Amino acid sequence: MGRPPCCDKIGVKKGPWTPEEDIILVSYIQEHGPGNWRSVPTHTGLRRCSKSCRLRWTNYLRPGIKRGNFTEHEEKMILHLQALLGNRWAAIASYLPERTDNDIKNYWNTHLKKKLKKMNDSCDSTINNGLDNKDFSISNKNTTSHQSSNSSKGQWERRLQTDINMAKQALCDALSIDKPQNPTNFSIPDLGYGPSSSSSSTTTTTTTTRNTNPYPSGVYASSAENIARLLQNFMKDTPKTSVLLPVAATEMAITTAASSPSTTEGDGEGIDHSLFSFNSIDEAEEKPKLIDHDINGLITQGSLSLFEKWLFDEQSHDMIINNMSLEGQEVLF
DNA sequence: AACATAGGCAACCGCCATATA
DNA sequence: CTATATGGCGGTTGCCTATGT
Repeated sequence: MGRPPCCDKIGVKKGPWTPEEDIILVSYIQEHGPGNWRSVPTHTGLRRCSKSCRLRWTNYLRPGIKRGNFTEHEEKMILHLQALLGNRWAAIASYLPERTDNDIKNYWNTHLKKKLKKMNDSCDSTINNGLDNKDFSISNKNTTSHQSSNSSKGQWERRLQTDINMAKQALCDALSIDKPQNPTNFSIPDLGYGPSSSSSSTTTTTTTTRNTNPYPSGVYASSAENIARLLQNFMKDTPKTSVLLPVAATEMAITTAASSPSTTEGDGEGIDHSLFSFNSIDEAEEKPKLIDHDINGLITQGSLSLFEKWLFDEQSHDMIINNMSLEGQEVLF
C-alpha cells in the first residue's frame, strides 16, 4: 500500500548545511534537475531528509536568489501584497522571483511587522484624538486580521476572498477605461486606493523587466553567483579538503563567475547540463504556480497581466500606498 | 573585557492537498 | 477506494551575531 518512505528517519542529519553538502546537492540537482527529492538523499549519500534537501535548494542554493537588503520597492510590494493576500508567502514570493518565501516571511516578521505596528500605534493615537476608527482602512484591517493569532482560518479566507473580489471589481472597472494598456490608470476605489493620474514612467531596470513579464526567461540565470560564492567560500573555508569537487559544479562556478547569463533555452534533456538549463524547469514550475494559486478563476490571464503590471509599477505603487486610506497615516515611507 | 539582551536568519515542524501503489 | 508517501506551505524555533550595559 502507498508509496515507499522517502527516507528513514534514523541517521538523518539536522542543523546547518555544510559547504560540502551544498556542493553535493547542487551538483546532483544540476545533473538531474530539481524535483524527485525522495531520491536525492539515496543518490547523493547525503544524510539529509528529502524535505531538508528541497528546502535547502529552494531557499538557498537555487540560482537567481537575491540575498541581502530588501529595496524600498520590494518592501512596498511586500506590504501591499501582504495586505492583499495575507500571509501567503509563497504567493507573495511569486511576485518577487528573486526572493524566497522564507526570506520574505523572515523580512516581514523581523522588519515589516514592527514597522506596521509602529504605524498602527501612531494611527491609533491619531484616531483616539478624534477620528472615528469604525471605518478603518482595508490595509489596516487586513494586516491586523491576518496577523491576529485569534482570527480563524475561515475568517481569514473570507477576508482574502473579499479582498480578491474587490481587486477583481477594481480590475473590471479599470479594464473598462479607455486605455487599458496603461495599467497605472487603474482606479481601485473599493480598496481605498485613490484614482490615478500618474503616468507609467520607467521604473528600475529590474522592475521594468518584471513589469513586462513577472517571470522573464532569464530570471534565474540572472544571478547564479550565489553558487559561485558558495564555492568560493567552500574553497576559502576548507582549503585542504580533498572532497571530490563535482566537475559540473566547478564548471558552473566558473561559468557563472565569468559570463553573463545565457538566454538560450538549452536542451532540456541534453548532455550539457549547464546551470542555466534549470531556467526552463523553474520557469515552467513557477508560472502556473502564480496563476493557479493566486488569482486563478478570478482574473483572466489578460487581466492578470494588467493586474501585475499595475502591481509592479513603482509609480502607481507609490501612489497607491500613499492613497491607502490609512486614516491619518498616509505617509508610510 | 565580559556578560546580557535583542535581532536576524536558516532550518525544522506540523499540517494539508495531492499523487501513487 | 483506501492507505500512505510526497511536495508544498506557513508557523515556529534555535543558533549566531550585533549591540548595549
